[in-house]
Amino acid sequence: MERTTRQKTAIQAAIESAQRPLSAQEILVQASLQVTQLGIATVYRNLKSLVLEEKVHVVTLPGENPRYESNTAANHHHHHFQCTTCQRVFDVHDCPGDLKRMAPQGFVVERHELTLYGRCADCNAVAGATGAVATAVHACASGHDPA
Amino acid sequence: MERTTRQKTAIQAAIESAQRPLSAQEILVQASLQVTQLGIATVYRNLKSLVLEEKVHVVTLPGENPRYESNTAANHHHHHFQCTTCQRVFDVHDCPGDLKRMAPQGFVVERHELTLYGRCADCNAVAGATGAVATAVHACASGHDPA
DNA sequence: ATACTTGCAAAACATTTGCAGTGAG
DNA sequence: CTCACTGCAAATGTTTTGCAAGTAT
Repeated sequence: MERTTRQKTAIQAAIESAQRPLSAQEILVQASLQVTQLGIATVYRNLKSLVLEEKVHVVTLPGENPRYESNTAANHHHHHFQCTTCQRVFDVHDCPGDLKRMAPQGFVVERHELTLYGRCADCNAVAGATGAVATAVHACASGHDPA
Repeated sequence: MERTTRQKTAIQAAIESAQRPLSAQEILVQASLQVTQLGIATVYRNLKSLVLEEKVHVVTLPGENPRYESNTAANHHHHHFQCTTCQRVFDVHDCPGDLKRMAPQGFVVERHELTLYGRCADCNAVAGATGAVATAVHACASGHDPA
Protein backbone atom coordinates (compact mmCIF):
# COMPACT_ATOMS: atom_id res chain seq x y z
CA MET A 1 0.00 0.00 0.00
CA GLU A 2 0.85 3.68 -0.18
CA ARG A 3 3.32 5.26 2.19
CA THR A 4 3.80 8.88 3.15
CA THR A 5 7.38 9.97 2.65
CA ARG A 6 9.17 13.27 2.94
CA GLN A 7 9.92 13.22 -0.77
CA LYS A 8 6.38 12.52 -1.87
CA THR A 9 5.09 15.27 0.38
CA ALA A 10 7.63 17.77 -0.92
CA ILE A 11 6.88 16.90 -4.53
CA GLN A 12 3.15 17.22 -4.03
CA ALA A 13 3.61 20.53 -2.19
CA ALA A 14 5.79 21.91 -4.97
CA ILE A 15 3.11 21.18 -7.54
CA GLU A 16 0.27 22.48 -5.43
CA SER A 17 1.90 25.75 -4.49
CA ALA A 18 2.87 26.53 -8.07
CA GLN A 19 0.52 28.81 -9.95
CA ARG A 20 1.38 27.15 -13.21
CA PRO A 21 2.23 23.74 -14.67
CA LEU A 22 5.79 22.68 -13.74
CA SER A 23 8.25 20.47 -15.58
CA ALA A 24 9.90 17.50 -13.86
CA GLN A 25 13.11 19.49 -13.56
CA GLU A 26 11.35 22.47 -12.02
CA ILE A 27 9.66 20.17 -9.54
CA LEU A 28 13.03 18.63 -8.66
CA VAL A 29 14.53 22.05 -8.00
CA GLN A 30 11.55 23.22 -5.96
CA ALA A 31 11.15 20.06 -3.89
CA SER A 32 14.90 19.86 -3.30
CA LEU A 33 14.55 22.96 -1.15
CA GLN A 34 12.67 20.74 1.31
CA VAL A 35 14.43 17.44 0.76
CA THR A 36 18.10 17.74 -0.11
CA GLN A 37 19.52 14.78 -2.00
CA LEU A 38 16.23 14.26 -3.79
CA GLY A 39 16.79 12.33 -7.01
CA ILE A 40 15.13 12.92 -10.35
CA ALA A 41 14.06 9.28 -10.53
CA THR A 42 12.05 9.75 -7.37
CA VAL A 43 10.36 12.76 -8.89
CA TYR A 44 9.34 10.76 -11.95
CA ARG A 45 8.17 7.80 -9.86
CA ASN A 46 6.02 10.01 -7.68
CA LEU A 47 4.65 11.95 -10.60
CA LYS A 48 3.49 8.68 -12.08
CA SER A 49 1.72 7.77 -8.84
CA LEU A 50 0.16 11.18 -8.43
CA VAL A 51 -1.18 11.11 -11.96
CA LEU A 52 -2.66 7.65 -11.35
CA GLU A 53 -4.23 8.85 -8.11
CA GLU A 54 -5.61 11.76 -10.15
CA LYS A 55 -4.11 14.28 -7.77
CA VAL A 56 -2.06 15.73 -10.58
CA HIS A 57 -2.54 15.89 -14.31
CA VAL A 58 -0.21 16.22 -17.24
CA VAL A 59 -0.14 19.18 -19.59
CA THR A 60 1.45 18.31 -22.91
CA LEU A 61 2.31 21.02 -25.39
CA PRO A 62 3.81 20.31 -28.81
CA GLY A 63 7.60 20.28 -28.81
CA GLU A 64 7.89 20.70 -25.05
CA ASN A 65 8.40 18.37 -22.14
CA PRO A 66 5.35 17.44 -20.11
CA ARG A 67 4.33 19.78 -17.31
CA TYR A 68 2.49 18.71 -14.17
CA GLU A 69 -0.35 20.62 -12.60
CA SER A 70 -2.32 20.18 -9.39
CA ASN A 71 -5.75 18.69 -9.80
CA THR A 72 -7.56 19.94 -6.70
CA ALA A 73 -11.27 20.59 -6.44
CA ALA A 74 -10.56 24.28 -7.01
CA ASN A 75 -8.70 23.35 -10.13
CA HIS A 76 -11.57 21.93 -12.16
CA HIS A 77 -11.76 21.18 -15.87
CA HIS A 78 -9.95 23.81 -17.85
CA HIS A 79 -7.82 24.35 -20.92
CA HIS A 80 -4.62 26.11 -21.85
CA PHE A 81 -3.48 29.11 -23.82
CA GLN A 82 0.09 29.41 -25.03
CA CYS A 83 1.38 32.78 -26.13
CA THR A 84 3.20 32.47 -29.44
CA THR A 85 5.34 35.44 -28.50
CA CYS A 86 6.50 34.83 -24.93
CA GLN A 87 5.79 31.05 -24.84
CA ARG A 88 4.10 31.32 -21.44
CA VAL A 89 1.21 28.98 -20.70
CA PHE A 90 -2.00 30.27 -19.11
CA ASP A 91 -5.06 28.49 -17.80
CA VAL A 92 -8.34 29.11 -19.58
CA HIS A 93 -11.29 28.28 -17.36
CA ASP A 94 -13.84 28.53 -20.12
CA CYS A 95 -14.81 25.53 -22.23
CA PRO A 96 -16.72 25.13 -25.50
CA GLY A 97 -18.65 22.25 -23.89
CA ASP A 98 -20.84 20.46 -26.44
CA LEU A 99 -18.14 18.59 -28.33
CA LYS A 100 -19.88 15.23 -28.31
CA ARG A 101 -21.55 15.82 -31.64
CA MET A 102 -18.20 16.62 -33.28
CA ALA A 103 -17.22 12.97 -33.40
CA PRO A 104 -18.07 10.75 -36.37
CA GLN A 105 -21.07 8.41 -36.25
CA GLY A 106 -20.61 5.66 -33.70
CA PHE A 107 -17.81 7.40 -31.85
CA VAL A 108 -18.31 8.26 -28.19
CA VAL A 109 -16.49 11.25 -26.74
CA GLU A 110 -15.47 10.85 -23.12
CA ARG A 111 -12.98 13.65 -22.70
CA HIS A 112 -11.25 16.42 -24.63
CA GLU A 113 -8.15 18.58 -24.59
CA LEU A 114 -8.06 22.05 -26.07
CA THR A 115 -5.14 24.42 -26.45
CA LEU A 116 -5.39 27.95 -27.76
CA TYR A 117 -2.46 29.76 -29.31
CA GLY A 118 -2.11 33.48 -29.80
CA ARG A 119 -0.88 36.60 -28.06
CA CYS A 120 -1.40 37.09 -24.36
CA ALA A 121 -2.60 40.40 -22.94
CA ASP A 122 0.91 41.48 -21.99
CA CYS A 123 2.41 40.79 -25.40
CA ASN A 124 -0.49 42.55 -27.06
CA ALA A 125 -0.11 45.63 -24.90
CA VAL A 126 3.62 45.61 -25.42
CA ALA A 127 3.36 45.17 -29.20
CA GLY A 128 5.44 48.15 -30.25
CA ALA A 129 6.61 49.33 -26.84
CA THR A 130 9.99 47.64 -27.22
CA GLY A 131 11.86 46.57 -24.12
CA ALA A 132 8.92 45.64 -21.93
CA VAL A 133 9.09 41.96 -22.84
CA ALA A 134 11.56 41.02 -20.13
CA THR A 135 9.23 42.50 -17.54
CA ALA A 136 6.29 40.50 -18.81
CA VAL A 137 8.22 37.26 -18.56
CA HIS A 138 8.49 37.61 -14.82
CA ALA A 139 4.78 37.09 -14.34
CA CYS A 140 5.30 33.66 -15.95
CA ALA A 141 1.97 31.97 -16.51
CA SER A 142 0.59 32.72 -13.09
CA GLY A 143 -2.89 33.47 -11.81
CA HIS A 144 -4.61 35.22 -14.62
CA ASP A 145 -8.35 35.33 -14.23
CA PRO A 146 -9.87 34.47 -17.57
CA ALA A 147 -13.49 35.34 -18.43
CA MET B 1 19.46 26.01 -52.15
CA GLU B 2 17.17 22.99 -52.00
CA ARG B 3 18.03 19.79 -53.77
CA THR B 4 15.73 16.98 -54.88
CA THR B 5 16.97 13.66 -53.59
CA ARG B 6 15.60 10.14 -53.73
CA GLN B 7 15.31 10.11 -49.95
CA LYS B 8 13.37 13.34 -49.66
CA THR B 9 11.00 12.22 -52.39
CA ALA B 10 10.41 8.86 -50.71
CA ILE B 11 9.80 10.45 -47.31
CA GLN B 12 7.34 12.95 -48.72
CA ALA B 13 5.56 10.21 -50.65
CA ALA B 14 5.27 8.04 -47.56
CA ILE B 15 3.58 10.83 -45.64
CA GLU B 16 1.28 11.82 -48.45
CA SER B 17 0.07 8.34 -49.24
CA ALA B 18 -0.68 7.54 -45.59
CA GLN B 19 -4.26 7.99 -44.52
CA ARG B 20 -3.19 8.89 -41.01
CA PRO B 21 -0.41 10.67 -39.11
CA LEU B 22 2.81 8.63 -39.11
CA SER B 23 5.63 8.48 -36.57
CA ALA B 24 9.25 9.00 -37.63
CA GLN B 25 9.84 5.27 -37.31
CA GLU B 26 6.83 4.41 -39.45
CA ILE B 27 8.03 6.87 -42.08
CA LEU B 28 11.46 5.26 -42.01
CA VAL B 29 9.98 1.82 -42.56
CA GLN B 30 7.69 3.01 -45.33
CA ALA B 31 10.26 5.12 -47.17
CA SER B 32 12.87 2.38 -46.84
CA LEU B 33 10.79 0.34 -49.25
CA GLN B 34 11.80 2.86 -51.92
CA VAL B 35 15.26 3.77 -50.69
CA THR B 36 17.15 0.96 -49.03
CA GLN B 37 19.83 2.09 -46.62
CA LEU B 38 17.78 5.12 -45.62
CA GLY B 39 18.90 6.40 -42.22
CA ILE B 40 16.67 7.66 -39.41
CA ALA B 41 18.72 10.87 -39.21
CA THR B 42 17.79 11.66 -42.78
CA VAL B 43 14.15 11.12 -41.95
CA TYR B 44 14.35 13.59 -39.06
CA ARG B 45 16.30 16.12 -41.10
CA ASN B 46 13.77 16.00 -43.90
CA LEU B 47 10.81 16.11 -41.56
CA LYS B 48 12.20 19.32 -40.12
CA SER B 49 12.47 20.82 -43.61
CA LEU B 50 9.02 19.67 -44.64
CA VAL B 51 7.48 21.17 -41.53
CA LEU B 52 9.26 24.47 -42.17
CA GLU B 53 8.08 24.45 -45.78
CA GLU B 54 4.60 23.80 -44.36
CA LYS B 55 4.16 20.75 -46.55
CA VAL B 56 3.75 18.61 -43.43
CA HIS B 57 2.51 19.33 -39.96
CA VAL B 58 3.10 17.74 -36.59
CA VAL B 59 0.43 16.01 -34.53
CA THR B 60 1.36 15.82 -30.88
CA LEU B 61 -0.63 13.65 -28.50
CA PRO B 62 0.07 13.39 -24.78
CA GLY B 63 2.49 10.63 -23.89
CA GLU B 64 3.22 9.72 -27.49
CA ASN B 65 5.89 10.55 -30.01
CA PRO B 66 5.08 13.18 -32.61
CA ARG B 67 3.32 12.04 -35.74
CA TYR B 68 3.60 13.71 -39.14
CA GLU B 69 0.74 14.36 -41.47
CA SER B 70 0.51 15.72 -45.01
CA ASN B 71 -0.64 19.31 -45.27
CA THR B 72 -2.12 19.42 -48.76
CA ALA B 73 -4.94 21.69 -49.83
CA ALA B 74 -7.32 18.73 -49.50
CA ASN B 75 -6.16 18.31 -45.94
CA HIS B 76 -7.62 21.47 -44.40
CA HIS B 77 -8.04 22.44 -40.75
CA HIS B 78 -9.12 19.48 -38.67
CA HIS B 79 -8.76 17.88 -35.26
CA HIS B 80 -8.05 14.45 -33.85
CA PHE B 81 -9.81 11.73 -31.96
CA GLN B 82 -7.88 9.09 -30.04
CA CYS B 83 -9.62 5.91 -28.99
CA THR B 84 -8.90 5.16 -25.35
CA THR B 85 -9.31 1.46 -26.08
CA CYS B 86 -7.33 0.77 -29.24
CA GLN B 87 -5.15 3.92 -29.14
CA ARG B 88 -5.74 4.63 -32.81
CA VAL B 89 -5.89 8.24 -33.95
CA PHE B 90 -8.60 9.45 -36.32
CA ASP B 91 -9.12 12.73 -38.10
CA VAL B 92 -12.16 14.78 -37.13
CA HIS B 93 -13.07 17.24 -39.85
CA ASP B 94 -15.57 19.11 -37.73
CA CYS B 95 -14.57 22.09 -35.60
CA PRO B 96 -16.27 24.00 -32.79
CA GLY B 97 -15.21 27.25 -34.47
CA ASP B 98 -15.98 30.24 -32.31
CA LEU B 99 -13.21 29.82 -29.74
CA LYS B 100 -12.01 33.43 -29.84
CA ARG B 101 -14.25 34.50 -27.01
CA MET B 102 -12.90 31.72 -24.76
CA ALA B 103 -9.68 33.60 -24.11
CA PRO B 104 -9.33 36.03 -21.20
CA GLN B 105 -9.69 39.78 -21.76
CA GLY B 106 -6.88 41.16 -23.88
CA PHE B 107 -5.83 37.78 -25.24
CA VAL B 108 -5.97 37.19 -28.98
CA VAL B 109 -6.54 33.68 -30.27
CA GLU B 110 -4.77 32.91 -33.54
CA ARG B 111 -4.98 29.15 -33.65
CA HIS B 112 -6.22 26.16 -31.68
CA GLU B 113 -5.65 22.45 -31.24
CA LEU B 114 -8.37 20.11 -30.09
CA THR B 115 -8.18 16.42 -29.33
CA LEU B 116 -11.13 14.24 -28.43
CA TYR B 117 -10.78 11.04 -26.46
CA GLY B 118 -13.27 8.22 -26.24
CA ARG B 119 -14.24 5.02 -27.97
CA CYS B 120 -14.14 4.68 -31.71
CA ALA B 121 -16.96 3.07 -33.64
CA ASP B 122 -15.13 -0.24 -33.91
CA CYS B 123 -14.38 -0.52 -30.20
CA ASN B 124 -17.92 0.42 -29.37
CA ALA B 125 -19.35 -2.22 -31.66
CA VAL B 126 -16.91 -4.78 -30.35
CA ALA B 127 -17.59 -3.97 -26.69
CA GLY B 128 -18.41 -7.46 -25.50
CA ALA B 129 -17.71 -9.37 -28.70
CA THR B 130 -14.32 -10.56 -27.47
CA GLY B 131 -11.65 -11.41 -29.99
CA ALA B 132 -12.55 -8.87 -32.66
CA VAL B 133 -10.02 -6.34 -31.46
CA ALA B 134 -7.17 -7.62 -33.59
CA THR B 135 -9.32 -7.27 -36.66
CA ALA B 136 -10.24 -3.71 -35.84
CA VAL B 137 -6.59 -2.74 -35.50
CA HIS B 138 -5.96 -3.46 -39.15
CA ALA B 139 -8.07 -0.53 -40.25
CA CYS B 140 -5.67 1.62 -38.28
CA ALA B 141 -6.81 5.21 -38.21
CA SER B 142 -7.59 5.44 -41.87
CA GLY B 143 -10.13 7.34 -43.88
CA HIS B 144 -13.13 7.63 -41.69
CA ASP B 145 -15.60 10.21 -42.85
CA PRO B 146 -16.71 12.16 -39.81
CA ALA B 147 -19.94 14.17 -39.73
C1' DA C 1 10.25 -6.95 11.16
C1' DT C 2 8.30 -6.31 6.49
C1' DA C 3 8.21 -4.62 2.15
C1' DC C 4 7.46 -0.09 0.01
C1' DT C 5 10.61 3.85 -1.25
C1' DT C 6 14.67 5.99 -2.18
C1' DG C 7 19.23 7.38 -4.54
C1' DC C 8 22.49 6.29 -7.53
C1' DA C 9 24.11 4.71 -11.77
C1' DA C 10 23.21 2.40 -15.86
C1' DA C 11 19.78 1.54 -19.47
C1' DA C 12 16.42 2.69 -22.70
C1' DC C 13 14.44 5.81 -26.08
C1' DA C 14 13.77 9.56 -29.22
C1' DT C 15 16.07 13.07 -31.51
C1' DT C 16 20.24 15.77 -32.92
C1' DT C 17 24.83 16.48 -34.53
C1' DG C 18 29.81 15.73 -36.45
C1' DC C 19 32.07 14.20 -40.24
C1' DA C 20 33.74 12.03 -44.31
C1' DG C 21 31.85 10.33 -48.48
C1' DT C 22 28.12 10.76 -52.22
C1' DG C 23 25.57 12.79 -55.76
C1' DA C 24 22.44 16.70 -57.64
C1' DG C 25 23.03 20.96 -60.05
C1' DC D 1 33.32 20.73 -59.99
C1' DT D 2 30.75 22.29 -55.79
C1' DC D 3 28.41 22.14 -52.01
C1' DA D 4 24.07 20.39 -50.11
C1' DC D 5 22.63 15.90 -48.60
C1' DT D 6 23.36 11.32 -46.81
C1' DG D 7 24.65 7.43 -43.63
C1' DC D 8 26.84 6.10 -39.80
C1' DA D 9 28.11 6.58 -35.20
C1' DA D 10 28.53 9.25 -31.32
C1' DA D 11 26.28 12.78 -28.47
C1' DT D 12 22.29 14.69 -26.19
C1' DG D 13 18.34 15.04 -23.26
C1' DT D 14 14.52 12.92 -21.03
C1' DT D 15 12.44 9.26 -18.72
C1' DT D 16 12.84 4.43 -16.88
C1' DT D 17 14.84 0.62 -14.40
C1' DG D 18 17.98 -2.50 -11.36
C1' DC D 19 19.59 -2.90 -7.04
C1' DA D 20 21.28 -2.25 -2.39
C1' DA D 21 20.28 0.65 1.43
C1' DG D 22 16.83 3.41 4.00
C1' DT D 23 12.47 4.02 6.45
C1' DA D 24 7.32 4.21 7.12
C1' DT D 25 3.95 1.30 9.15
